[in-house]
Amino acid sequence: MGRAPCCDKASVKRGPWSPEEDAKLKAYIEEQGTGGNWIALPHKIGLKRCGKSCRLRWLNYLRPNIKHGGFSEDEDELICRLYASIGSRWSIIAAQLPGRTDNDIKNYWNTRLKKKLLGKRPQPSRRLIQNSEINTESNKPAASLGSTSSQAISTSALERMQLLMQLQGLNNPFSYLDINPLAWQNPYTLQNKTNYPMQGFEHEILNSNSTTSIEESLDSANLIGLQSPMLASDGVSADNSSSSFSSSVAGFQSTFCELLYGNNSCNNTQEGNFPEPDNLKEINQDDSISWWPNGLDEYASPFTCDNGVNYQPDMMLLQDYGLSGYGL
DNA sequence: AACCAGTACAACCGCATCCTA
DNA sequence: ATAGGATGCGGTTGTACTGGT
Repeated sequence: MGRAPCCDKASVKRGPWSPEEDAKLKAYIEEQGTGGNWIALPHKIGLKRCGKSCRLRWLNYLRPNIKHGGFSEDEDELICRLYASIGSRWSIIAAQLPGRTDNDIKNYWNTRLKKKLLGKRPQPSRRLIQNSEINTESNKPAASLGSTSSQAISTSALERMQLLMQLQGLNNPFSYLDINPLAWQNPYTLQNKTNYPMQGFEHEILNSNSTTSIEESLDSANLIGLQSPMLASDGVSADNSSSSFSSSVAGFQSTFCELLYGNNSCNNTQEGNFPEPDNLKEINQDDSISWWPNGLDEYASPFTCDNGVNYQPDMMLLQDYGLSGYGL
């Protein structure tokens, strides 16, 4: 039992608006206003359109001062930062960009800006198995990956993480692994709280040419609470033996977990270990991550990084964390 | 010229929330 | 307090357009 439709779909016109329809709607609203009732409006004008369709047409195309296309670099950056901060809250993002509509920004993001900023994604064959494919008994569509799991990693969250790293000046957060794979240490084998998935990340930040710190970047993205415990007040080092350091790491870990999973369930696990999301257990094992520049196999044995540090293969493999191939 | 694949964008759909009687 | 209608929102779809072969 769904709710009753807002209009009779058999009797309303659908599809692209004609210039005549546009003119009717525009003239009426400019003269009379919407009257506070979109449902009744098409009947008053004599349009065979659904009220929702009229509202959308007015808001997105007919109302004054609407800008289309031609997004500036400043707008790109603002959209990027806002998306990193709040995700796909298009109406809020649109409110910060005068003349732009949520629909316009959403389309722009999905078709162009995302590719421009985050790069091209791999083919669907490399993606994680969707819920609808895992649970073939219930034919329920998967509204989003892991929609039935409280530990779902959302596409938005990972894109936001990636954007944050982009904002920090790293062209590709995953190429960062070429430099320091400890950045993504296996969360399931963490033995103490001074190890956490972002370990090493800040080392890279500190050694990058970026003029802004990760703190500034996170702050600008309004990720309150995602404060790096690796940075002391001098911005260079931290006393990782102190209890305050441990608690700040735990807090950081929790917030990071929340960003990834949409909740802070990591708090409920022992020693700050990260739980494995149910939806990430099903991965097409035959489809290795060959799209990765060098693959990850080379990280399965101990190796020495450019900075001279020896790393053990305790690092998490990306597919464990659902990051392989952006696996979402 | 015809076909095809990829892209961009307008519009639709369904759900969540708000509002009001 | 609550039920039902209106509205807002984000995800998705349909289609026109474009460029390559």
